[in-house]
Amino acid sequence: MSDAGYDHAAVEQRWQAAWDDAGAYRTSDDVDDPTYVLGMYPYPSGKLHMGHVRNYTITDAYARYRRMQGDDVLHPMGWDAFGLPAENAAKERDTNPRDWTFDCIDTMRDQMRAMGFGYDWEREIATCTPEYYQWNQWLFSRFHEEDLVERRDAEVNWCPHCETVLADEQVEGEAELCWRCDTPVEQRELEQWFLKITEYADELLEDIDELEGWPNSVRQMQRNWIGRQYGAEVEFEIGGHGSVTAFTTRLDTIHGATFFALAPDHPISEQAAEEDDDVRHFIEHEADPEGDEPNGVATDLTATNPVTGEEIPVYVADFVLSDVGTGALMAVPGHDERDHAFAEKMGEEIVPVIAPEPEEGEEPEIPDISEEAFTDDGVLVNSGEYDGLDSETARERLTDDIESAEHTTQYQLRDWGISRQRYWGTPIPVVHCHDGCGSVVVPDEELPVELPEFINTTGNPLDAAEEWKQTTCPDCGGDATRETDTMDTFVDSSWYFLRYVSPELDEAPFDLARANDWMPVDQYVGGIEHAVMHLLYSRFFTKVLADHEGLEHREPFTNLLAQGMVQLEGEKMSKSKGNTVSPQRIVEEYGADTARLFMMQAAQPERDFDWSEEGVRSTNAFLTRLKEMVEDFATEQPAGEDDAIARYVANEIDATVAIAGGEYDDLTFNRALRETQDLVRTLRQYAAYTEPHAETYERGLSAVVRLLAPVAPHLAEELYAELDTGEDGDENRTENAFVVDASWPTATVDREYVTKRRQLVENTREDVRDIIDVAGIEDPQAIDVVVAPDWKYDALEIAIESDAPNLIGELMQESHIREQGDAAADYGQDLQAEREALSMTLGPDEEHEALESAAWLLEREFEAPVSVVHADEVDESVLKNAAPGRPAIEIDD
RNA sequence: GCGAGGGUAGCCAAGCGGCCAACGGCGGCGGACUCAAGAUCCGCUCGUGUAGACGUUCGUGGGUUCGAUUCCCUCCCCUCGCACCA
Repeated sequence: MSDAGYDHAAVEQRWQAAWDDAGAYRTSDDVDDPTYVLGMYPYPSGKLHMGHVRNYTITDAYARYRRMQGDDVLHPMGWDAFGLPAENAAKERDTNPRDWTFDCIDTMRDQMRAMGFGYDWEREIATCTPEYYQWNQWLFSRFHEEDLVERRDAEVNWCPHCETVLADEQVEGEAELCWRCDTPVEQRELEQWFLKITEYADELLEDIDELEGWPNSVRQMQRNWIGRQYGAEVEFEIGGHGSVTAFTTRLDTIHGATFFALAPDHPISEQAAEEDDDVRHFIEHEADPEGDEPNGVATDLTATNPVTGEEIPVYVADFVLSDVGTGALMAVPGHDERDHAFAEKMGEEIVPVIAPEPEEGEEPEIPDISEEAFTDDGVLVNSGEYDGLDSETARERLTDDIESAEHTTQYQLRDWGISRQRYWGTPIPVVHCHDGCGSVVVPDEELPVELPEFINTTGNPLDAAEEWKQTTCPDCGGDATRETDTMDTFVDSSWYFLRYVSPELDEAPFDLARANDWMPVDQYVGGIEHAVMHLLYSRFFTKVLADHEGLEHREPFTNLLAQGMVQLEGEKMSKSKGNTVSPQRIVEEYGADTARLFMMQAAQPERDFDWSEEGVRSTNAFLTRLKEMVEDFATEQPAGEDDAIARYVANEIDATVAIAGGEYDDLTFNRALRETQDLVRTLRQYAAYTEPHAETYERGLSAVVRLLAPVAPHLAEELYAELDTGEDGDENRTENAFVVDASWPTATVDREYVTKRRQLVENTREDVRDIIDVAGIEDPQAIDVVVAPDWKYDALEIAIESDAPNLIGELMQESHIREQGDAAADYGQDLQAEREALSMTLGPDEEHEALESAAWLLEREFEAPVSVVHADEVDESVLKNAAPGRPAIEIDD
């Protein structure tokens, strides 16, 4: 057996060319409702990395599996082609983003073809083409019509290095670093375009419950991100400044509000700063919202508690954040940890107003809040007429009773600022009229607003494109200036999955009727890093399109798989660490099939796993051996009998097929492939032990080839062509057909039967080994395996079904069991002892058959003849140890 | 702190009420094949045991159950996400 591998390059090129010629992966527009399998489209960086390979091998394998199951499949690919790196690269190389991007796309497309991914390239899209991005602009107009677009001044995250605005989600960590370049982010005030995703906050949140095909972690991350909280707004009068609204989730604690606190940038704080040097000093120099320590300064203002009428001091404090709630809060140090810490620091009063829920009939016991706040709900104390109410009732009552109080809901989700001060993105289709029409959306017939030629400049190239900028107002015809902001690339990716449905359409972003038929995406696969942004924005777009454009789906992705990382020695592969493994090198050295098979078999798709050169080599060796087996078979058909061994192998084929199919359904390729590899081993053992029965052996090889085809498609085609007889389970086969189009192998047995059968064989083999070992038998001469008598199976069945207290009595009602005398009583006692644990085994004939067909394994191992016999062929003394699921074993030494 | 997911034999990792001393892989040990090595194949890999047994194990400590690695609670630890969120 050689380990030199096979000529993977020849095999792979041959079949890639054949698939191309045949248009094997085209999905016709006519199909009704294809299974839509999608991997998150990549940013065309120019190089496929292992993460891509894993991601797209998962979708490819699943798409191929579904197809072999008889589904029509939609499996497209495209390019998230706008974005900052193209601009940076263009500057470095003195080219322009467009050329650079298309070069990268060409390279990556070639690499994908080399991997053998079965995409319908006729549906390829690139978001940086006007044919695509005009629909971003068109959608912007639709959103605008529906009042889902807003332009407003906003404090934005500004990366001085990238010279661009970043979304909150693009700012990372405590240190607030840019997600791309790790530069500390600054704040700037700019006029920005926003999409009002907050209008959909409730639906986006509530529909998460329905997304049962999504991982919990992603669902939870989205819930947190939306961050809905029910509470109340309540007004406090501040002397000289009128009323100020505070948001609280704990209106029940209002009697314990002993001071009031404002964010440093709250309007009243700013007014106070003008009159009060201490406050100004605090705001300008001391406030540190990032710090752990709560800092604050007393003002000479007081606020009136609307329920007690008490005057309480007002602080400006840096732990109060202007973008949380209303930027003003009533502080209840007795029942809020942060307020407690601040009160202690400032020497403010701490009053308990909530006591833990007392036992039935007992009085509430006021908690000790001197050291620590009591933050649970409970019953009210020190709260006048509200004493004794539970927290929840009190919140309702107080909201009703306090004139200024009302229920409100707070969200952490903010509107989506889509403006970017960059060149390489979709121009926001707006012109600013100089004659008073304001900001006017460009009419549909003038779309697309195309990007001008790239200008290499430090700021925004669109700002420097003077000629492009000058235009006329669509409303009044007067002079106007184009908007120079471009869209966040997450706009592009929020609907690209719809474009694949009709990528050439030039009247609309997507063909509505077809999208209604084909959507949603059945299986979406991508990295966990998109858990919030991309996936939330896509859901938002889908809902807007459902509300206003007739899309009949409110969620874009039915099943989501967040694939794990490919690591090297437990560490994430990254360029900066220099521990990457190049897919290209692996493909050259071992071939695409080896790379794909190794990855899919190494771990469950959602788990991280370590790349291992050793593993790759052994995967390659496996494929090489398989190829040799098939070639040997094709060269000279064996002429063995259809004997017990052949039956064992046939059963193993069924077992493998039954198990692997289920695993493919669950996308647990690793298990499906393990079973498949085991079957190959069984076939090898079979061929090594005896002359195989040709039909059985071929059926096994054919099953293996087809089970492997989704993951190692090139070699599978090669071997499928080699096995070109019309074999079992694949009646649809025609001459020269692709394995891509082959039907998935079928098994006539179910998993449960398979498992029982395997268990019986395995247990029996182990028992024989145990006996030989423990008894110290050097050289066994003969092994008898005796299946239990039929009556024991009957007794077992009765025992399982019976709920009579006296099992023995029940059994003895059966005459054929009673006749067994002491043996029946003994076995009855065994059954009684294990009564609750009993389960049905195979029947006596099935057991006999299973053992007889597995006998060769024992003969091979112990080099002794094995006979499997029925109970009636042996002496009674032997039968004592025989039970259903456990034959008696007699070894002669 | 809150939320999600985890902690299983030397390592990785399945199982998620009885068939579990616990699948599989790696590593290690022994054997077959070979002049040899590699590859491949066959076993072993918690302890004791001269016939398939017994004993102790699945983060900790409790509980439920005839029976728990599997269910419930306490605590400890890890990973991820969110977080001075009112």
